[in-house]
Amino acid sequence: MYARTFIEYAFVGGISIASRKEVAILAGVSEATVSRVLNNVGPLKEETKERVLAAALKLGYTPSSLAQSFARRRSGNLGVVMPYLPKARLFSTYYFSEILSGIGSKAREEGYDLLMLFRNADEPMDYNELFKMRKIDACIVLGAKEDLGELASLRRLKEEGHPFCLINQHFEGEAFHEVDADHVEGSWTAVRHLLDQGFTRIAFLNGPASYSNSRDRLTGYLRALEESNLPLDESLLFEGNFSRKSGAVAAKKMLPLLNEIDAIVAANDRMAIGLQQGLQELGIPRDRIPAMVGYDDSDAAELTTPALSSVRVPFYELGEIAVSKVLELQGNSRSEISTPSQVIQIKLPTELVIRASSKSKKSEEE
Amino acid sequence: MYARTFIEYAFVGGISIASRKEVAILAGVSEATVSRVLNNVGPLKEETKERVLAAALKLGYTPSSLAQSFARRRSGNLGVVMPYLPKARLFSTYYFSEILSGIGSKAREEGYDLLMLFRNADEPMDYNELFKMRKIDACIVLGAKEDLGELASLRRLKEEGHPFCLINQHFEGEAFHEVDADHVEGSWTAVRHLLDQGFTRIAFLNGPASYSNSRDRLTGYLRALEESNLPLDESLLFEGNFSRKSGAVAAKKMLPLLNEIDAIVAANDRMAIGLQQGLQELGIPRDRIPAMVGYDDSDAAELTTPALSSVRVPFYELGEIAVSKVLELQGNSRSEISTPSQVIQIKLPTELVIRASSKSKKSEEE
DNA sequence: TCAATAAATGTACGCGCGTACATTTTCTCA
DNA sequence: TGAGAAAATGTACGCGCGTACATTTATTGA
Repeated sequence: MYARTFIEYAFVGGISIASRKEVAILAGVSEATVSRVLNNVGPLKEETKERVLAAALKLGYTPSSLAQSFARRRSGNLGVVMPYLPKARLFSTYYFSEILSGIGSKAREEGYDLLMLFRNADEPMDYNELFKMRKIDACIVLGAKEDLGELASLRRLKEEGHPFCLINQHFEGEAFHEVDADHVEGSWTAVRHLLDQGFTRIAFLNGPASYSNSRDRLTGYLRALEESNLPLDESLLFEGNFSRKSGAVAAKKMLPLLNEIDAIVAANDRMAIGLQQGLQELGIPRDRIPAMVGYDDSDAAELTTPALSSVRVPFYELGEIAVSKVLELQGNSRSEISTPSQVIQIKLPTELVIRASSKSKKSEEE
Repeated sequence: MYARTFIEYAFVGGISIASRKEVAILAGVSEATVSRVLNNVGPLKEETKERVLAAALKLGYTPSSLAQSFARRRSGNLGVVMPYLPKARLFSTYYFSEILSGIGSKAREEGYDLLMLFRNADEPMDYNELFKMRKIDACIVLGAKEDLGELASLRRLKEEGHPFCLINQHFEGEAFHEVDADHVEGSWTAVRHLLDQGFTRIAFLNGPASYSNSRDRLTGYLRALEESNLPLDESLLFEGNFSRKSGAVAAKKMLPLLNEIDAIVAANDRMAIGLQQGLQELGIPRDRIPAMVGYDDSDAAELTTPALSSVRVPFYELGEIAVSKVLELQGNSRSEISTPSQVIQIKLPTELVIRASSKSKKSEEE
């Protein structure tokens, strides 16, 4: 015997929860009408509306998201894939917390909830499963890199037509939706700034080449040199993994070349700071430490001595835009005439923030 | 006419999705058996199991989480409430990202998904609604503070018997489940350390008193002084809001008292750094800047010059433990004999990390 | 060998909502 | 005033799973 006798209550945590049925009875209408009122669907008599709303209020009725999602076949969740960072923080937390804030802000605005998904570094994540399970309606991928498993996962996602968007990563030759900052420009501006100060031997501490933004930065670096007719000196190119430690390691490598280097551009602030500290610890006097420009304009840039010039990246906005776009895709895909909407590839401008670390010695003395 | 003719497919993103029915047909069993196999319920013939699994694999069948949640009446989501930080970051992001990592790690281990919930600073959040809507099965609250609306919300949550747990906030007289670090001890240790170095005029830059951890830190500070028979000098007590800026503001306030102060304890690293920088900018020579101990042992502590001594807080572990505990509550509440399980109030130990900033001048010269 | 029992599977229905379609009520305008 | 149209509401069913209960099949033990 499954049928409820009359009005029976569902219990959660010891407290009764009213359901649509009870509201309908109290308001003296059908359940469908209750639904209509709450979803504001179809023509409704004003008086009915009020009666239903009053009944709902009185009973403390709130529709179950679970049931709604099920009936609508949409979870209402926006997935956010993050690299799983149990202890090691390869990325600056600044980076993620800013992007997340942007994502959270826009998602809430659009009525979506944020489901956090942590990707293990080793095993690539099966994004498709998440859609098949209906856990998420759309998804934003952070910190992706050019990895075979990753790429395969994303390709399948695209094949199956699931709406997703990458932030800060471009896959060459793959028409993925991507939102990024213009790192070619950002890097170019940083180098340009140093050149303008009279520096010509500019070293470059880049991130891993598996990230497209690293490659973009290199492009910007090369372009700026080229425009000034400066030759590329490959011995001035270094690579770290975005950690402060890797900056310190780079410092050691640079040591023998320090005479040849009068300025350095780093691919993020943490490495730049590692570099600063590393050189200091190696006994380089402060006035011999090359001019420096970091990248991200994180909090940390203002914490060091000297304060670090840095390329500001609009992380918050990246997050916001990614959400907008991916939810647009979501909406479109529901319409029958799903035009194979063109690929979204957005590049936001960066901005150089100049602080003490990149001043030429001359201007410093003034 | 709603009935499906025979096997029709559900479509998502243009790709067909197999359902339990098709698996059942292919395996030649009933739908119930498919469910049993997948959930490993009841006695099952090994051969049947294999047949079903093979069929599921062949069809690429994945149960819909949506339907599962609905049938089970549990979302499988763990809510994480965070203060909504659109642009302003009152808390160090370090704090949150560490806790979140811990929460994420444990939640995944327990098979729960993380649903992020942002609380507006102004309007208190109606946590109950989230449970009523069945969006979350349990919830962890970060960055709560002693605010009337907040307290009321939490009280209702408790009344209605929803499992939740606070991290880093204690409500006096309310039997909430709480996981925290021992800030009395942490603060005590910091002061003790400074006293041991021979400092006796120790200023204290605390956080807002609306956070219980601020009050705990004050207790630790007072206790340490008392134990050394040092009188409390109220003019040495300052308050900031955890931001670097507020540290700089405190620097200004301390300026006239600088002769009376030979060491400072701050309630977090950001304020300590603001203080360091503020004093420097006010023209205080480095060797006149008081010894300093920060709190949190964030990344930033290693970035400053001199490096900042700091009280390490096991944020990651706080997150992990909170999840364990809150999910235990969850489990218990389902059993009929829900013993009014005692209130969980855990305090994890802190650890002082000593760096250059707290060395006495004497030991510095060595 | 045959009941008594246990194992294995099938049948049937609810979870709480959205919504297509059917029905009733109200309005419009000749 | 009455028919036709529009508005308002009701009826009925599915969404895809979990699971209580019923039924069938295999095992056991005297």
